[in-house]
Amino acid sequence: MNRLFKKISVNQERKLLHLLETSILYFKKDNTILSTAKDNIIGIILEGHAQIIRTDYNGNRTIIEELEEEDIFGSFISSLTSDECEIVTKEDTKVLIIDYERILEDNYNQPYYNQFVKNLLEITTNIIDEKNDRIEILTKKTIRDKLLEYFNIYSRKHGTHIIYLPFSLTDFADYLAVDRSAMSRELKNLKDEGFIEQDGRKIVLKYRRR
Amino acid sequence: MNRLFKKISVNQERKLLHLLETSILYFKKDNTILSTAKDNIIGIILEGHAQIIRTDYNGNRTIIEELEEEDIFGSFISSLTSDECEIVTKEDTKVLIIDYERILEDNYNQPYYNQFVKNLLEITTNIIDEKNDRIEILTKKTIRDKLLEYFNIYSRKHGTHIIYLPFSLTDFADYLAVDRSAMSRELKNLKDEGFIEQDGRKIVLKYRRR
DNA sequence: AACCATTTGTTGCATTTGCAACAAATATAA
DNA sequence: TTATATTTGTTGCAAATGCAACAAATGGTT
Repeated sequence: MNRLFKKISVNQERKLLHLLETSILYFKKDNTILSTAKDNIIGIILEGHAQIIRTDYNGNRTIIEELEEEDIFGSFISSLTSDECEIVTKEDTKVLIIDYERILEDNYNQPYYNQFVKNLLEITTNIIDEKNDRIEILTKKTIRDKLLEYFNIYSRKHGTHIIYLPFSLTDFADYLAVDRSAMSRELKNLKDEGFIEQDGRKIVLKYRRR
Repeated sequence: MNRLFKKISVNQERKLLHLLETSILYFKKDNTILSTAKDNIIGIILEGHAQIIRTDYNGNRTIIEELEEEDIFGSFISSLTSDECEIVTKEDTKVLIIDYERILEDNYNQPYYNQFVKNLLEITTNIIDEKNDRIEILTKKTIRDKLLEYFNIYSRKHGTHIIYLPFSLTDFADYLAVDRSAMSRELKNLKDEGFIEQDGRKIVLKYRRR
């Protein structure tokens, strides 16, 4: 069951969806769910797979995020940037759409509705946590410090010194906002100096975290 | 009235504070309100003035945020970083403390309580917006692009091409996570090339935003 | 298997940036 | 006011980084 509906029964969920006038939309593969998230909505992938993609003014397309089943997206997650953002399906996809304004509108004062708002609150604070982590990393000045900060945060959160990167090295460089080849170079340095071991996406920390 | 208590009457607010078992604390000048925000709390400055300060392992102290009357802080705003963070009063300060766990606990199902949760939700989504902006800026690779992205966002949000920086140039460089002198150099370049005019914290954009 | 697309490692080089240091200007406090 | 602290502008220089280009490796598809 989706985090959005935690502590809400199936029956209540049905009522809730009706109350909030949600809609369920179906998209064929390689279609755009929404472009430039102007509409203030929350979406949930019920079935299928999609990607949030940005196209900058040079025409470079970057995958911002992968959206799998159960994943939640919305204007508050990927900001309405000056660059074009769109959500594109990678297979046939079924999406639940909730109008965000509607959620905040009147006080329906149903227990399940209130629980829903609380769930949403929990999700948003988690998102803030993630954003804070990213900012923490991005504010480091050198690639080395960015890498080490990423490792530290990962290590602290997972309580382990063995890291399995959740994305390709190419995407990792994007996440750190550094040049891929320069990152590759710095990873090599860290290996040569004995701070880490690396095999593909698996990285072992050989030092003690601060 | 604080955003947290929007659409909540004074009477209801009193009940709410009691329901959530909030406490009001008083601090003398130059005291620490809380260090390394492990406790999951939300705080509101009722009177006075404080600063969120980080001390990194080199001993450098940076002001992360200024907290004035009505301002809200909490573990979801400034992440529990590996570096030490503390909140220090700059004058005698009165603070309202709410236990975050308590908010999510049981469903009290009072209208004013539900309104409170919704207010909190609005605040958190706003914070996400701001974090997204910052990330958008930090992911630019050159100082010039960071500056221009900041200008663009500011200009879009305020609907003007005249910018009044909300902090000193020193702090601005911190916000962009770049060296101050290098930023100064780049601002000069932008001036020389006729893209902007600058007088202290006032910056006028001479180009048309994308 | 054979094909194509994507990812990865590597290197040389030009550019950008951080750093250190200092003087001038500005702000703050006594 | 005077003294003290902080901010700002500027510069030279060393170090870090982005960029381009390429081959090897890997992954996915038919």
